[in-house]
Amino acid sequence: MISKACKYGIRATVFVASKIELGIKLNVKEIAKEVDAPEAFTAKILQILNKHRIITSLKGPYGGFFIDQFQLEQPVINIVNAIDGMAVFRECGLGLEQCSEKHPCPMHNQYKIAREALLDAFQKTTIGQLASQLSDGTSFINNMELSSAAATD
Amino acid sequence: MISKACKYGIRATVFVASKIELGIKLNVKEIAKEVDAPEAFTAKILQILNKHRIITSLKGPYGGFFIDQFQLEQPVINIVNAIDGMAVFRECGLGLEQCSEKHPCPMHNQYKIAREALLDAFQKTTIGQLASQLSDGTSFINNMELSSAAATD
DNA sequence: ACCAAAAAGGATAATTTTATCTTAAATAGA
DNA sequence: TCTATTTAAGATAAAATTATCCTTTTTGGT
Ligand code: FES
Ligand code: FES
Repeated sequence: MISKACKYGIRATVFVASKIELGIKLNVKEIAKEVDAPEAFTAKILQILNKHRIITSLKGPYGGFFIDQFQLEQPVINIVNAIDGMAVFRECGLGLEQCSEKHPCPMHNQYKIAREALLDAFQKTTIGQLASQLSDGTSFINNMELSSAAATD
Repeated sequence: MISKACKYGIRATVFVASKIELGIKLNVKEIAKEVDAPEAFTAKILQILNKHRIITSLKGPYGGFFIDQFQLEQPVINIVNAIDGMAVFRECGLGLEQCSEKHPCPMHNQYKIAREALLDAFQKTTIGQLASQLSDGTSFINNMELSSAAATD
């Protein structure tokens, strides 16, 4: 669907975004721990996100990652685009080299609907919206702890 | 989204299904060539499909792969299930270990819609339906040849 | 019984994705 | 200016997926 790297990237971005009010910077270790992702891999992904201006980084002591107000308005698809690119949203569901109305695969009509729903999901949602949900406590960015799992789910 | 193996598998199945009227058996080479897939890899996939009774195989001279009438009625999702399993349709879009209404990730509501659209596409479509389209000439199972590409698309 | 043709099965290789480790660059503060 | 801290960058490793090759089994025809 979308790569693991991209999923880590969205989780990390949303977590960083959820701290905007606090005006603090977060370092790789804190982010990786919170979003349940491998630390070194997360560092690579944060690097990409910074290059694409999804989040902002500052080196040195008291440095770290944070997000600017204007970056909250960006749609989640910008993250997907930065890490995976836009190919998934154009690709043929049966793997033909190119998806085309003129030379459609047998699943074209059905697949297109699902693919567009996915595009929609990422396009219509902003990083800020997701961050709010996280702050609200209405959604989560990490796995349930095993302990509470039995009780909660 | 779904694996390459699975896409080859669907293409191969639909091609085999489209020949049901002819009452012939197709061998790996013919199938792989038609669906633009690597031959040895296709052989592996056809093996799996046969084991799951998606298609039927017969060894020996005059052997090959074919499909039975009852197999035409099967939904395409049976192919996905045979090769990739059903996990994609249950997985969290942001990679949490489990997708849950009680512990949803921030994209849960939006992602669920796309995921269900995909499930729908595979569930509501039968192999026979896709095969008919192919026979009709209204859809295609292989890539456009480069020559005709310029003219057609 | 034997041979040839075809799929099945097992081993291996190549590629891509995921993950880690090490060193370099930047920067705040003493 | 020196040091500690933190990201950036580059090299490497591990795992998963995709792909190939070789041997075995099955089977129809002679
Ligand atoms: S051609 Fe296959 S999805 Fe469009
Ligand atoms: S929890 Fe993420 S999609 Fe359901």
